[in-house]
Amino acid sequence: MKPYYITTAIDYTNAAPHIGHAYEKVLADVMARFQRLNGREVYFLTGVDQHGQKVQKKAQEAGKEPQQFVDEITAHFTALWEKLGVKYDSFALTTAPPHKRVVQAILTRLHEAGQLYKASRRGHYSVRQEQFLTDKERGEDGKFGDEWGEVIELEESNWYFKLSEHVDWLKGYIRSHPDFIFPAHRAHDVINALEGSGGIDLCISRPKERLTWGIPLPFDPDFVNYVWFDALVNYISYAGYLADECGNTGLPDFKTLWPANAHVIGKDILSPPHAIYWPTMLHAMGFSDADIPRLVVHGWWNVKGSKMSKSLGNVIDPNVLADTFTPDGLRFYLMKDIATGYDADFSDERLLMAYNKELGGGLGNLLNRSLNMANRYRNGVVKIGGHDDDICVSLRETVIEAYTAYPEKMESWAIHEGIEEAWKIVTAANGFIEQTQPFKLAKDESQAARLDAVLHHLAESLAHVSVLLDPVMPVMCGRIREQLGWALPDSFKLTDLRWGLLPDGHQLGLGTPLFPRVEVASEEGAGAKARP
RNA sequence: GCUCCUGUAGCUCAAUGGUUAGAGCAGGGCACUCAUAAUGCCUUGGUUGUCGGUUCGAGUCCGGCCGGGAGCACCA
Repeated sequence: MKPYYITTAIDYTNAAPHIGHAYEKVLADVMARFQRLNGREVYFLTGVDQHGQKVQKKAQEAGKEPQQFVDEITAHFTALWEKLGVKYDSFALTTAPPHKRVVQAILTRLHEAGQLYKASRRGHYSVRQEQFLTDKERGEDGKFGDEWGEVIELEESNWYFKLSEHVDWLKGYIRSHPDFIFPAHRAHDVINALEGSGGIDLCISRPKERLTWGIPLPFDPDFVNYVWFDALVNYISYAGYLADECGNTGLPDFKTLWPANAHVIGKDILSPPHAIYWPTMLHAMGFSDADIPRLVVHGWWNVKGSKMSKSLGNVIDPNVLADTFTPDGLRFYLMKDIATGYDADFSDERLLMAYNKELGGGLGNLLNRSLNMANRYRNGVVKIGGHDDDICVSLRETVIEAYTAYPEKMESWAIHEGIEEAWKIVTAANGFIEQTQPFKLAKDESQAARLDAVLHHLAESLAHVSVLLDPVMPVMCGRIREQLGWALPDSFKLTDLRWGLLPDGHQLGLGTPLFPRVEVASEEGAGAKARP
């Protein structure tokens, strides 16, 4: 089976990352880890988009060279991924020479194939903002607002990609490939956008007088390549496309890696860039239908019902949350409280609840009480096979049902349902303790065998939980296993899960609270700590 | 303006056209003591936005209205 190739959007390096960036990368990371755990080779690519007008402007304002400016912002991103445990195989930088060479090679090929042409168009241009304006920039009265300053009509030459030649193919492709976009309902919007269009091509250049911070067009030095074309190509340039021709080394073998199994993106960049520009670009480059990648479109985290935006001042900083609730605590919340593809509401209160009640009270406390009793009554030694009863059978069935249902849920991006499956074990095990009351069994010598069985069932159940939740909480699940005195065997796969991970006579470790309770001072929930 | 999605418990969401619309969390009560003031059991809570239609039967299908959201190709 070919490697599972997963990418994320590459983030625009004009500001520091917020919770939305973090969500997307964690989502992709969880899927990558799940696939690995499922025994599949994985190539996980993320990165940053460092080109573009905004970057050039911001760098100027900061009095810095663009490269220095983007390097600094990029460091914020990579530091956050390090902190959150986002473990990628490669990190795309659009200013990196190997990437630039591939972009130029593609442009050359398309140019030679007659897919690009130069044309002149008139438009409204804001002198102050140094950009062309579209009808969307018009106010209610149909005029351009004061924020644009002086607006003049200007004619400008640019290079265009003959996107319109591929639209009919794209419509057919989308209709005949319901898997192309997940969730499927978003394909409607794309088809709709295509229907309403009138053969407009894609502008892929900016004159050098206006924008220098970009990749020069190899066939016309007066222009640089503009944004989407350059950015989208990262998905193939970093996968080894045209590596030989461009003299790029150290990259994967493109033929075995492509197509991407998942381009994980936000709904804001589905149409037009990923659903229209990207497949038509690939098609123009000669990619077949079988080599069109799949799009996984996630929703947004709103804040109290409204969009997160700098102007509203409600931007959530993932760094602070990870400090308060641990990186894995944040990952857990981000994966559990949203259904992939849909929006969710970010809530300090729910995050606090997820951490304290579910992770602390549910999972952490289960581990702690189980280990405490095992150590107190049996010096942490697991003894198997001396006793069995219906209550034990029932717990075993829950575990088996959970790890049976789990892979399907995860495979179909229903991460929150995968977590739910694992959580059935946590809930059942806590109930199991109430039913069996090992602390009472310990007082009765005649119940010794039953106590052994109970303690064994708890430890074994926790070992399973530590595997199932590993993609979501890699650090904490590692700690669970440490406390259990158990490590994942080499090349352990999900399909290796079975009742009986812990051997007879296994020595458990000592328990320490995994998720120490987070106390909040005010009634504003976690806000007090999360946003000082 | 055009197109599409959506409206179910305080919150997040389930319910192939088929019993009395369910779960988790939050709220309330009780129990327990191994544990991180944890856990378990019980429980409150609904005119499924609204008006009509189709049907033996509608949360589900159709239409109107009201509310929420999204998309509509040089905008990253």
